Amino acid sequence: MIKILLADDHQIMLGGISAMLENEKEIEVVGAVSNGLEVLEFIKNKEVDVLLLDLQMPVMDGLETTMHAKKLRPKLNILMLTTNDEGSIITSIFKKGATGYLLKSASKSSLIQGIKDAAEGKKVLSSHLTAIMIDSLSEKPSPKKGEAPPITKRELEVLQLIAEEFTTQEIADKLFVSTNTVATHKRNLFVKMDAKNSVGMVKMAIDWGWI
Amino acid sequence: MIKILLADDHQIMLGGISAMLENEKEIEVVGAVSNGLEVLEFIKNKEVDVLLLDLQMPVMDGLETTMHAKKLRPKLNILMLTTNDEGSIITSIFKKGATGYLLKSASKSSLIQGIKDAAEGKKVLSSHLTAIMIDSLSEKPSPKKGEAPPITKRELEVLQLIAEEFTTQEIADKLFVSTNTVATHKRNLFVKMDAKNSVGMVKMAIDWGWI
DNA sequence: TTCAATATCACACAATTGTGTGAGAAAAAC
DNA sequence: GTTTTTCTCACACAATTGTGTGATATTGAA
Repeated sequence: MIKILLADDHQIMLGGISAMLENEKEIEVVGAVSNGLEVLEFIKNKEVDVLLLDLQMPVMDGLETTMHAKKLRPKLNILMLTTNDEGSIITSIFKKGATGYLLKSASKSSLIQGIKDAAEGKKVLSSHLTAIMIDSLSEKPSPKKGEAPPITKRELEVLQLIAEEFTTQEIADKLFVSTNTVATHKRNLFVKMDAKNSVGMVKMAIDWGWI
Repeated sequence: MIKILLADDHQIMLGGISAMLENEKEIEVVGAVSNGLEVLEFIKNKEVDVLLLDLQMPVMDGLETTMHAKKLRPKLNILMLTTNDEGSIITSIFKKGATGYLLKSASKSSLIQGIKDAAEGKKVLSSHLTAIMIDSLSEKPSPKKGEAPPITKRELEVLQLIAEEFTTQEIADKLFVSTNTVATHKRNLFVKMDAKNSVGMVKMAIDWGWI
């Protein structure tokens, strides 16, 4: 018997899912709540095998709820319910520790199968959403418009050392040049990378795979 | 007619794939090379619709090849061939611009279907490898040893604003507190995160998925 | 209720970063 | 073989960051 907790801010959704699962002998809906905080309250006291979680909720959304719920009950299996226009955050779902995701428009059979898979800890994914997720991954390399700016070899060295938390003085020592030189390299980097400060440059360097 | 280029450092693999595709009327193998450099040479001069690329190759591996090939021919569809023990880098495959991946142990029919899908630009994925990929995503949050330090809500806000290249003064204005307060939060962050400067904190924040 | 953690602020001061301007030598590109 | 880019350095100065020390009010947990 798989114990399920439903979480969705739309009563109709809760009702619909409950109805879908009503005749399933292996599945028992042990609760239905309408936001993340209530989820956390619920699982503190009661046993739950699978959490069916709406991504969009007031007070505490699915993502945050997943994070907190996983801390409370690391072995809890969480299935995220999404619409198909939320592809860009699907990777986050898994980073936070969810077991899988289902489309809200999923059929009864795929819902039930998904729950059973999740209960066993299997990853649950709709191929449709997976494709969207991959799209969002491939879009990553160029976070800003256009190409990575052309950086010289020396500038890259300086940038990498900045990323390693070295001061200008320390970088100068490592490269056997004066601090003025390092400062000039940084100055040029700021212009090329259009960054306000070292933090900005390092972030971009990470985005572009330079560190 | 889909024009295919094969790239694998194992002659047997090349032979095997060629044989598999021999009787396919819609697919034509226009070349077979054994490393990434040869791939780039090939696609410079000749027309190719789909590139079937081994992930592990000498001289230039599949990942690097994908990156360069995509620069040369942005519309080229690349299918990566992998064994099932390389899950952790599957996300990189897509980040570099590949269209999909196939298991080397794939059946003839799934290979052919995969190629046809790829030729149309469709994402190609084996559900098995997708699960591995997602595992590697969920593992990401703690790349360094140990746990992420406990940061308060306010400290997180400050940290996120630092990452957005705001100065202490600007952060203070945004949060309606004094610069002294922001400085104190930063001070505490330095201790908690064991960072030397803001750059270090932002790097860790990225590692831990806080920004 | 008491205690620990959080969030707030002040003042002072050293260290570091970022900017403006100018310039010479070496290496690479043309 | 000339031109451009890269790498180097200097000096000065404003802005920002990071540190040390101490203090008060609020909150939430024990």
